[in-house]
Amino acid sequence: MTLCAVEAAEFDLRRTLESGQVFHWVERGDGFDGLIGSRPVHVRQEDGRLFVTAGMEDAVTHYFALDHPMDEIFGTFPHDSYTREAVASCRGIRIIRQPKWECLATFLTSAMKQVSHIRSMSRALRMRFGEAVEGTDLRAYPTAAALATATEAQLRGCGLGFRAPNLKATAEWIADGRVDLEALSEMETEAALVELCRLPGVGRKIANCVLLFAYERLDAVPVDVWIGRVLRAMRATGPVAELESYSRARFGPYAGYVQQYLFHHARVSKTLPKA
DNA sequence: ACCCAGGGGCAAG
DNA sequence: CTTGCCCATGGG
Repeated sequence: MTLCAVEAAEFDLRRTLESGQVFHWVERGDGFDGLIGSRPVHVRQEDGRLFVTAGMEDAVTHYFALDHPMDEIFGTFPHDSYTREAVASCRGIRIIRQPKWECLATFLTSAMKQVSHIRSMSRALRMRFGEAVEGTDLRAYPTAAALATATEAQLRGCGLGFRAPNLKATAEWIADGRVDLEALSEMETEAALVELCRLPGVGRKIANCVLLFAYERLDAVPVDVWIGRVLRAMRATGPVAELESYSRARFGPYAGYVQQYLFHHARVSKTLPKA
């Protein structure tokens, strides 16, 4: 397979793929195999460049958000020592641009699951309900229509546990148009969040993941157990909604980026801010 | 064996 | 407003 070079300064492929925002890429050979939507790609990083499947250069550039202005973004980060440690140790992580339904459904299954578990559920769902992609052993993420017609028992068979009825119900809402994921793109962030939270099994945390990872709302802050601990160590208090507004007020227009670096740093280093 | 995980929803205080 | 509890599963 011929590969083509793509410039990718200030980007770390492995860290980005392992930072808890996308769960289906597999390490293979000297790079990673994955799907962008239903299009197969192989990506390898070498120095400041990516080598990608010929014809996928533009799709890769968009998916991995290689156009994000990282100097400007880092320039808005707060200057406390913990955030500086996070930037130093997580450098190169991007907030990528994921397909909307795939992102929503994946994070719906993420409730109270570790990253490795989310990966295995994603794989099982793709294998059982996803379309085969020619020229690869990978399968596309199942459509909402496909998951709406699955039985709860089949979904439990993919390891979903109590998340099974939520995924089925939300798939039905999307498949029959009760919520239109494309229409959310035109809405204000807060209105889109309220709309997403109507879906069964979707609360503020999952809705913010979808807004951040699929709708380019780079100020959206998903508060999970890790970020909750980090923010409380920074003396934030109150319920999830209050931790979000604390973050946006303190971290600014790229609060979602700050959050992603703090999240990954806390997980990898197993440390919290001092005070 | 025991603990916890990129939560949500609902009841009770 | 807050806290407590349940939901199900797998990896450390």
